[in-house]
Amino acid sequence: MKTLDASTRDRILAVASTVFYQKGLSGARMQEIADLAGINKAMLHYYFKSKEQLFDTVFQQALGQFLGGIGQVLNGEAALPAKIEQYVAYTTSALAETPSLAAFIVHELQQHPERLSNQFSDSRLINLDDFRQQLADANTRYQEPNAAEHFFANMVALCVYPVLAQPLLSRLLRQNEAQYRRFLRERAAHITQLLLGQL
Amino acid sequence: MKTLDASTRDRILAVASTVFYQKGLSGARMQEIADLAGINKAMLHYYFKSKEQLFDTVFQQALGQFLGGIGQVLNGEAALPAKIEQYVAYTTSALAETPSLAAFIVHELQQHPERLSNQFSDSRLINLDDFRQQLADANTRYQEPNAAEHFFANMVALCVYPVLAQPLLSRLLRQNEAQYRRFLRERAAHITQLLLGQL
DNA sequence: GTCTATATGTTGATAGAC
DNA sequence: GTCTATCAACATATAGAC
Repeated sequence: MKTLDASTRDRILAVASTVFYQKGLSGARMQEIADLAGINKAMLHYYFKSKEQLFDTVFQQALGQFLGGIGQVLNGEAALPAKIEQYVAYTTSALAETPSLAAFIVHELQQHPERLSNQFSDSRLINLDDFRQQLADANTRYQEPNAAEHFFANMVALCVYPVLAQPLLSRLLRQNEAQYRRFLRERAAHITQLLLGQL
Repeated sequence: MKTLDASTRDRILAVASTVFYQKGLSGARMQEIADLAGINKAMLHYYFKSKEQLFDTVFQQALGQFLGGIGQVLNGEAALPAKIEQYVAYTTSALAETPSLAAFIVHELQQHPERLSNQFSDSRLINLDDFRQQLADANTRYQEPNAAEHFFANMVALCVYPVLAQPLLSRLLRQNEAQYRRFLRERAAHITQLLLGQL
């Protein structure tokens, strides 16, 4: 299959990502995507036959980006403490670049969890076995049922939630945008320390 | 102003909540709400003049429900450890009843953060001063700038995120729906213990 | 590959009888 | 208060010229 003009197609994908991330599938408008990409609405249907298909491409790419990096860290060769630090650092910086990515995935998966099963074979999903084993080796309490799962959930929650809930949390903490950004940057060290203390 | 038939109006609100929670403002359809409420589309516009206004009513109610309970706990008279336990228990059970509530608020606030400022005066927002003071009294390290804020963010994140990200997390942890519900129930004790260990 | 013009279907909203 | 019928606006999608 010949590749169509990469430049235009890539520009569409980049623009469509930002629009879908913020407004979701149902809230996004093909007209807005076309305008931001500097092309005509008809061109969108030339490169992607329907809105659904454009969305699917964006969503799969987003999920791959979100899970891919995490998987590389968790299945890496590093020792447990270093691995935890890497995960926190990676997630923090990735979400700082694209804060709306997490909310987008959460929102769309809530309505259509099957998008996970359809497009992601088990092999592409993250394998937690290595990480679980490292936890069990570090502290016998992580041999208890679900203990390692709780640790993993804690790690993800501490990193992702404050980005996800920024509008609400920043308001509750009475911090303006700049202050909150600084707060989020501080958290990487804070979270790492908390998690290492649990080993 | 006379109250209109409460029974029908309340049924509309209840149904509209479930639909808006799951599909958001742009994804919800007035037709579906009408069908589920067992009435005609025209009736929706009789009780609420527009979709926007119906949505606003639902959203304000949702936010009040979400913040109200938290505020009562955090501004209560309990000592710090009991207060933390209360918060975790309350949030966990509230989200178990309405899992989609958190994702709904996150999604809608991401697009329209001004809904927070418009409809919620500062007085209705949660006041963290009591809680912050209790933390500082319990351990001097919470006198450091932002340390109490991090503790609060941790507490909320640990409780809310696993509900928010259920479709993704349950898949990564390879747990079916029943197993995941049990996992969430276990977390209340797990989180409380973790947080109390930080004092 | 890119455009204009248009077809087609959906949706929120209203008019008006009962 | 509740319904049926209908409108007007909008959004996705396509046809066809260049």
